[in-house]
Amino acid sequence: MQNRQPTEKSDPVTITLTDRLFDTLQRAIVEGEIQSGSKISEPELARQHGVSRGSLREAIGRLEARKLVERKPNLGARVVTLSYEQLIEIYQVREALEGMAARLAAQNMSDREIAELQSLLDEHGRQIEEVHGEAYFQKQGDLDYHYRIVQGSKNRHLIGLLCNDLYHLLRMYRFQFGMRSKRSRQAYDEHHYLLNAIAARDPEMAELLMRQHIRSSRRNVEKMLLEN
Amino acid sequence: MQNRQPTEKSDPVTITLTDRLFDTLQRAIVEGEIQSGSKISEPELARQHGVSRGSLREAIGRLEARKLVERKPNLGARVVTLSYEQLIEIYQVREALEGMAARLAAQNMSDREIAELQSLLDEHGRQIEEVHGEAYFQKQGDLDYHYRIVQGSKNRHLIGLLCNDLYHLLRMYRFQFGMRSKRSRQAYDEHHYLLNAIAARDPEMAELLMRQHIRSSRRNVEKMLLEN
DNA sequence: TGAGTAAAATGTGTCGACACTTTTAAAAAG
DNA sequence: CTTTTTAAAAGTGTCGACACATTTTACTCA
Repeated sequence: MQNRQPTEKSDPVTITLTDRLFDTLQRAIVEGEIQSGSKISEPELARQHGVSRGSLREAIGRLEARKLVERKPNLGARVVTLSYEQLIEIYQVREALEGMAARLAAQNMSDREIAELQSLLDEHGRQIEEVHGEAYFQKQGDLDYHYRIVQGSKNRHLIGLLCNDLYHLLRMYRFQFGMRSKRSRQAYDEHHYLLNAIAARDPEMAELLMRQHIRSSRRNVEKMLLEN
Repeated sequence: MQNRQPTEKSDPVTITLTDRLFDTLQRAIVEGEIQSGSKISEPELARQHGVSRGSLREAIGRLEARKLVERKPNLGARVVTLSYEQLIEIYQVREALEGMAARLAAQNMSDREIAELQSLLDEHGRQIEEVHGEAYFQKQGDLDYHYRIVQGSKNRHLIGLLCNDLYHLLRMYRFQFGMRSKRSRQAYDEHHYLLNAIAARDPEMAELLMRQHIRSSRRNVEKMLLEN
């Protein structure tokens, strides 16, 4: 008897046409390929991707749920318009949700997960040394780190909200506002303090540090955008 | 020249078939008319409501976005199954988000809104006197109160998450778990303290009080469900 | 020439039909 | 009678078509 799927009951992971389309469009929107604020023509997009309008419509519906497009009856869908105000709002929501995530992570992350995150962080540290605090870290590393903390909360609602809804919107801003941070060294340190609090199983402190971390991240963004 | 619509640019508020269907189904699910955990047959539901499957499908998609139904490819949609664990998770998310909402409300609510909320609260107080702390308050009054605070945050993301996504799921639990609170007097008092903090424009205190309020509300639910 | 109107073109909302998948029921094998 | 195989039924995913709404274009009249 050979090795098959892991012991889990493997539901046949069917990927529907709408699924693929949704992923494609989401990526295109996040990366600015489809311009922010632009109108979406159903017939045209459907033709471009070789699918029927029905399938496209469902995909657009999901994008709407993630607040990447806005839709008005009979007028059609537009890609959301990015704004400074909205970005601040997102940071406020993140502060609340990720603060709670950190609190719960301090209670619920397994020792193994904490150890893995520790190595990930060490890896980041090395990269910062190398490139002297350059871009890569903030761009992907930061997201990875936050992603793991959120997962560590084990709260599926929280995870869904942050990793499905907000995550992509935030990525969209990072892409299109060119938000490379000049404080990766400081962010790295903050990540360390936070992880220590989690490892010490101190929920109160973990939440506090996460909120501070996101707040300074927000201030950094504010400064950066005002220069512009 | 006669009075017309208020000065706002009145986009023709067209209500699409899918919209109506969505509202109907949402109500039915929240109130338990369509049983929690039950499978949804598209052809049957479509026939019952006299619409095509396409429209129904879009409505189901929106319900899925609000986490009122779960969908698996080729297997169809089911109404979510309510669970104790999930309810706790929702309270944790609420604590984070509404805490932030209260903080922002202390900064952003207008004096007028605060005054109105004050009268609403007085009204509640009278009702509690009358019926000696009976059901009505917790059921609708509590929701109204929280709703206004959230609106007062002026953060559209926060408002969307709480008033669109979470609100109905929470109502579903209240309906189906028969969650009438025996602590309406205490809740009323807590509402008062919180409003005072908001009126004093003290964000820190407002957040603290809101979080405490939701936490005790959660503890109350825990107790109630363990008795059962 | 320009404001207003009519008509064409485009776009969205809704529907019914068909292909393929899953579930149920019936038949066959042990 | 239980288990396996096969066939029917029901259900979901996807499509193309049509009705109505909105936008654009062409035309009329001042």
